[in-house]
Amino acid sequence: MPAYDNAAIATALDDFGDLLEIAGEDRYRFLSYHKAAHAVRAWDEDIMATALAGRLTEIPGIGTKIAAIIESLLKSGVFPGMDEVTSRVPASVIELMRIQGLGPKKAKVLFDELAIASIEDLEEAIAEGRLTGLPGFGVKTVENISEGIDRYRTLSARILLADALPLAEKLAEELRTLPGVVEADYAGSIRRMKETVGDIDVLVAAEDGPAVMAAVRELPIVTEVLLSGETKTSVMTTSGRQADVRVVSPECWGAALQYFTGSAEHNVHMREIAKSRGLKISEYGVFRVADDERVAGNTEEEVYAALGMPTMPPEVREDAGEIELALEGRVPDLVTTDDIRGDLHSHTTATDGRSTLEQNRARAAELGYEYLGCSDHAYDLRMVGGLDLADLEAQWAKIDELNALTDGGPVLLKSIELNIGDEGGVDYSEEVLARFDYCIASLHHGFSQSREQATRRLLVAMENPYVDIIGHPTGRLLGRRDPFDLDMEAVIAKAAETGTVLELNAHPERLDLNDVHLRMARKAGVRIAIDTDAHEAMQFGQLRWGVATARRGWISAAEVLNAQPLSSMLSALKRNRATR
DNA sequence: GCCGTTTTCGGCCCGACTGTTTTCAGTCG
Repeated sequence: MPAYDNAAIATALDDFGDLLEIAGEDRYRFLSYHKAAHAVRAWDEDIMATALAGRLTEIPGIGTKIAAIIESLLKSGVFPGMDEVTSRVPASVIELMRIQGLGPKKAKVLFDELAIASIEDLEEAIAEGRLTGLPGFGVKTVENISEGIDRYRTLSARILLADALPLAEKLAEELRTLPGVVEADYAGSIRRMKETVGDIDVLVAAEDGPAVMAAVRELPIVTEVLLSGETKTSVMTTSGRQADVRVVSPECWGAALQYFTGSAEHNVHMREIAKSRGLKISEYGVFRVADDERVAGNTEEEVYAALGMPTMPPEVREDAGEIELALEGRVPDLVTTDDIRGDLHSHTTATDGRSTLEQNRARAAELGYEYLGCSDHAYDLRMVGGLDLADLEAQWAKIDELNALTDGGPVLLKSIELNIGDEGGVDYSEEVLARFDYCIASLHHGFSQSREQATRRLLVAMENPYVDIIGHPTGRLLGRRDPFDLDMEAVIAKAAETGTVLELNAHPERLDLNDVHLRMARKAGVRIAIDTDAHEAMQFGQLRWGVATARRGWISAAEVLNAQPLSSMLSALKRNRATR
């Protein structure tokens, strides 16, 4: 029986919606499945728990029908109605819609007329020239589809935020130097700081749009122009990534920035509210429907204010409750990098780090940190030379020595990154564990273990009174390794019960916990530690990606362990709590 | 299919670009 979590349910609903669309069903019917999918993805409780409590219809966009589908999926793995739809359109046709330029209508024509049901079928048909003469498939369209297949093959992987953001900044910078450009900035999922992004959205304010579009096509960073009109140009860049550049007149800057920052779901919800109040929002501004009078749009603040809302940070614009909050006049209080007082997870040359303790300390001092946790790998991680007792004594002596300095540097804390064994045990005896200031414990092996075993390992580890923090809890590496199959509801409940802190590992490939898990943790009252897991001193700068993800998870400074001053940080640790 | 300080029925977000359909449909974000 496949275990359905929120993401799996959402994918099933999305697929079903796609199939209904290709099958030519009513627009609002298939849209409701996509809407429900998005709501499930953003829901900060395990869908199974919600279903067991009979509260599925409390999820916005889920009524009795979709609730019944979810219940059936959870109970028996059966999607009611799926057989009927797949008898008309095979599920593999969904794949065709992943090609840029190929939507449901064309996918349906390809299937109905030529029985094309996969990208392989499509390539074959194009090679044999079977698409010529098909209504709606002219020479240019077929050419575009061919190129779309190539792009799908080579670029299906999304780009890490940490790689995309510098590119977007560079592009925006180049655009700002163009004559007539008043403002230029990146928008889209990059501005929302999503952990991975598909393409790069940059917005320009200028009076003469066509002139700017012409200049964009000639930028040195551009290798190919995919499309270009008076207000929008899509290009391939030297980095092999697609960028969409749009130009608006300067007085529309705020409305356009709001519009192109998204998310799509956030905007749809905004426009629905606008409509119910006799207003209309577009990238050009907020308009009264009655007389087409423009009432706002110069700044983002104006746009939100026109709907009676404060401006919410881009990171939370996912239609995950932020609009309802804003309608009450509130915005989530989010942690910032300035709130961070120290890093609790770092490695040195004693194991697999590339900087010394002194170098790490110097960098932490530059960042103005109050404390720095030295957490090299523990004994059982033999391949990186995990520390034995003698190594620990040596490191502690060094730490004592550095802490005796009066140069205003950060306090070094004696820590360790323990390995969680197959039964939840860790590297050292309790006697040794008690000598650390605190301990982090992480899963480092057994990625193919069952959900039961992997989850049990974490639960047992958290029962250990000396395991204060769980490091990179799900173990994912974006685009490279799937997370452990974990019952996150149980993990978070156990963290809350035992007072264990969960790490938000700030490494751009990890960002683990993710935004959804962070919201679950926050709801359960679990503290978060935002750590870089730095393996060299320069990597302390990666904290920004962790803070960005924390903000996406609605985390405030009060909920972040290492946003507290040293004394209260220490007294918040599980091992130092008065009652255990 | 969902939903309700207009509504339990009749609505359901907005606009640009492309290619081909002589006036607009399909796709995208």
